[in-house]
Amino acid sequence: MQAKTKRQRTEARPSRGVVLAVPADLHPMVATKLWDNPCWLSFRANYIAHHFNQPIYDYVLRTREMTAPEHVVLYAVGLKEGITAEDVVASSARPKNTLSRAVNSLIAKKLLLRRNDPQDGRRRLLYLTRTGRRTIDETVPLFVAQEQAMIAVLSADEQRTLNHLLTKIVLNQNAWIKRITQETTP
Amino acid sequence: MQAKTKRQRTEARPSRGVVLAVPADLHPMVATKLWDNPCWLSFRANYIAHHFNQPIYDYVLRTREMTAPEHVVLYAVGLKEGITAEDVVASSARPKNTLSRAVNSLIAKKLLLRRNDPQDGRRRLLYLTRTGRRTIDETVPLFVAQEQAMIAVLSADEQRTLNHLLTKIVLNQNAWIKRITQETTP
DNA sequence: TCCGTCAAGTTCCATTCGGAACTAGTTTTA
DNA sequence: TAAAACTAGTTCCGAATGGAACTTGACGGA
Repeated sequence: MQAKTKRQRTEARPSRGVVLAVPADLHPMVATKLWDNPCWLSFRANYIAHHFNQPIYDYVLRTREMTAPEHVVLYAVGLKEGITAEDVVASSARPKNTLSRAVNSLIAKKLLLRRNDPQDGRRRLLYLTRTGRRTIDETVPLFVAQEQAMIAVLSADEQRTLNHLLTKIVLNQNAWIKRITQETTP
Repeated sequence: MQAKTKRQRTEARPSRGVVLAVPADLHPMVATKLWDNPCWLSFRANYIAHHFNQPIYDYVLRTREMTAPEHVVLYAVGLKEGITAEDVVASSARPKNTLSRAVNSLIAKKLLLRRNDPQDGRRRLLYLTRTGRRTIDETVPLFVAQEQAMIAVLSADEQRTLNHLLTKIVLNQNAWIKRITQETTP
């Protein structure tokens, strides 16, 4: 863990001259990606997402023997029963074959069960078993605690603001989804 | 793409009664993860990160024949030459063997070159070749454009605020890194 | 009512991934 | 100053991954 020179840094775009206290052990490359990086948002989003996900994936693998895609599916069904695998695809970062396998594995482990949709023969609706519900009830509080620890540095008001701004970006999806790929077709 | 009921939604935690315009084609499961999800931050961070990364990984694979880990390494060296593979590990979401392979592959493709660190025989310092620099110069503007498109819905002031709040979370890392895993040892 | 198109989900299979163990070099300490 | 502990980077290899093709079902139009 090299430290080239210890320095007090301010944000690249300090708003109204706000200065942040920078921990002495901040890794220099993290500092570079924070302040000498034209993609400031994507680094922060990736970094926060990763440091939220990684301990959770480790935990569910270690204590529940669930892979990351299985966790993604179970968590989603825990939020809303009766969804389909396609709903998980649309709201997560994994391809549909990976999630298809995860669904089948969770059914084999008796955490999930699947019913045909009478309205549409292609769809299979997903529900928690009793064990699945128990797993959700036991683990979700840990995930929430992890997130709360991450945002504890923000005041309640700052948390509301952050939520609001991120929500605006997500809702603006139509403006940016697959933007780069479009410039391909000549 | 089902739409159970078309509804005007507000944020779960509306600050000062702010109401957001919700696109009619918002996927219901995304709505659930936004507003009926105790981990509101992690969903937003993951979602934004994914929709930033995915088109970029597709693009560099298609047009530059670079894998995602290779892109991660090249981008990092583009930000700061003379870093080590370990610096990329510390500031990214990938394990060190994956990044080791990516480094070697980029060297084989003559986008990167590597020198021994005279100060420390374990370290190998990474630099861009002329071709590597050209690749950076040609691609980074596209990444920036993708990010700008994502945040275009925010005013300059809102962007500064968002940057500031996310930075605070990243700098607070010592409070939360690997938090869940700790409760293992009994 | 048949056809073309599209959507949900599964299967195939080559490739990549990543945990664990290892090598080599550095720092600590006793 | 030798051993122990640590760090950067690589290699091994079983397992997970994900692109592409495929199956089954829904649906719009002529």
